[in-house]
Amino acid sequence: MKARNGTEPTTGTTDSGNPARVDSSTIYSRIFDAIVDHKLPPGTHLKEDELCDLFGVGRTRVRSALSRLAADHVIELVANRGAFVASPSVEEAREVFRARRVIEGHLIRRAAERRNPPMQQALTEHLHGEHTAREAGDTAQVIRRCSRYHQLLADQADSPIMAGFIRELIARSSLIVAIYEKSKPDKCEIDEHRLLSDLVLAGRADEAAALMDRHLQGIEDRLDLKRESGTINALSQSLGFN
Amino acid sequence: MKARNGTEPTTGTTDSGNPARVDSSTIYSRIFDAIVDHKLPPGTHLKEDELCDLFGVGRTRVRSALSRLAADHVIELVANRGAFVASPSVEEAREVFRARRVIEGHLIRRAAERRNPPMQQALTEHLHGEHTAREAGDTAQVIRRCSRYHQLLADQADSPIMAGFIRELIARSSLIVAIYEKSKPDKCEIDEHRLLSDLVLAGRADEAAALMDRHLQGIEDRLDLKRESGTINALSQSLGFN
DNA sequence: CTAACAATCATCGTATACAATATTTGTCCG
DNA sequence: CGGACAAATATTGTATACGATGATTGTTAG
Repeated sequence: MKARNGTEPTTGTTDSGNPARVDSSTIYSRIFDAIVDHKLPPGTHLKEDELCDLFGVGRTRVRSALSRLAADHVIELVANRGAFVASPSVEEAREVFRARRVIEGHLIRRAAERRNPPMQQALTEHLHGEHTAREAGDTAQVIRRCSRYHQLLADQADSPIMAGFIRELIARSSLIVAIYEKSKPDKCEIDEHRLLSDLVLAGRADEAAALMDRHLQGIEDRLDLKRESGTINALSQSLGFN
Repeated sequence: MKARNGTEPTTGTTDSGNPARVDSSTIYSRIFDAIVDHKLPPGTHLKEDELCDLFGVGRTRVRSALSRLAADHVIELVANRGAFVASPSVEEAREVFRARRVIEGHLIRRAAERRNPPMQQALTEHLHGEHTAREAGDTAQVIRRCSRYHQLLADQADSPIMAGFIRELIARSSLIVAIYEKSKPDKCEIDEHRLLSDLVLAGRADEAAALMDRHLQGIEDRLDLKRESGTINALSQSLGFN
């Protein structure tokens, strides 16, 4: 199973102090991150038994984690058939980006109004890491840094409920990009994280919100959302029918 | 247990065709509705065994439903202690209403842009039912109708993901009102559902969004959000310490 | 009477075994 | 060879039993 790549269990201590077992939150986070980082492609079957073997735990913890992942819409639970990494439709894709523009637009304004030295440090460090990963050609780390930048920014708005919504929307965006991306980000888009941070840290809320809107629109415009269904078309492309 | 009131199980068929059992979705919906309708107050302990007896099912289904309710933040699962109807803090309360103003503001605009005869019928019928319940002094039905009006409106915007966020926010609002409400809605607030519908059905998106903002602010202003913690103060009030 | 401790009980967490359902494989027939 | 059907296998769903944890009650000492 592909899930073996990059999701090896560790034997760190769990919250409950048991050194041999990972708890369901860890399982959840591992799978969530693997999905957001494009390590588990849309449609991947997540079999309970394999996850149990992989994490060295019983089914209860695995099922609890899978249930939470389903609540976040990053996997789909199909009765009697199992858990699959979600494959968002074109309609979902459009709404996810619209929802992000609405909510992230609001949150970035609040962040700009609340700028402070710890925020500056957090954003600056993150961008430095992003830049370093790009220079190093570390694709996996670039993907990680880019997707987490938006979450970091949302977390600066003192709005944990909406930051939670954004968390879900970012994960779904990641799946959407995996399915529908037809071109890589250009230089302008790559620079936009820095520009966004500059505007936020300068307290220019209106401009930050407007740039966020354009930034998200730009990501959406890179997607081929005219296709009826991503996974079916990916299959027919693989088989040479296009 | 208070949950007995109004949550008697029925023996309707489940999706799996087994006539004797209710499935976890039904359990989820029953409890969710009871919470939104103020039949299960904040802090209520939802014991697995009692729910199993009540619905005539095993623990697996009950736990699945409780897990989903926790994902919606309408209950809190406390390790080794059980499930309790959530008791939102003052900070949560403020954010919930802010989030509703952001998201419902967006959705009502879309609804106004999309008005059509089925929408008109749905909104009109709902308001009629709300009016009828008020005339009849049917408090429970009034509460039901009022909280479901916002969901109905959100569902007109062809935005299922955000309608899902609103669903959660409405449920949390209901809990917040149960804890923090210091005065009943006045006549102006009561009329606002009709005014909102009129504006939506007239396609006046900007005015509808502005009224929705004021409407939600009005609900928030009726709450006593200066209290540190609703449940502790409710207890000290009950014991005559205030 | 109050506080501390122990015992008991209630409730949740989880492992194991079995049931139910879907998928895959094998066999047979036209 | 392809299609239909049956059997075997894989995987999820659930019941039951036991373990773990927290809450409540009872007892004792100061």
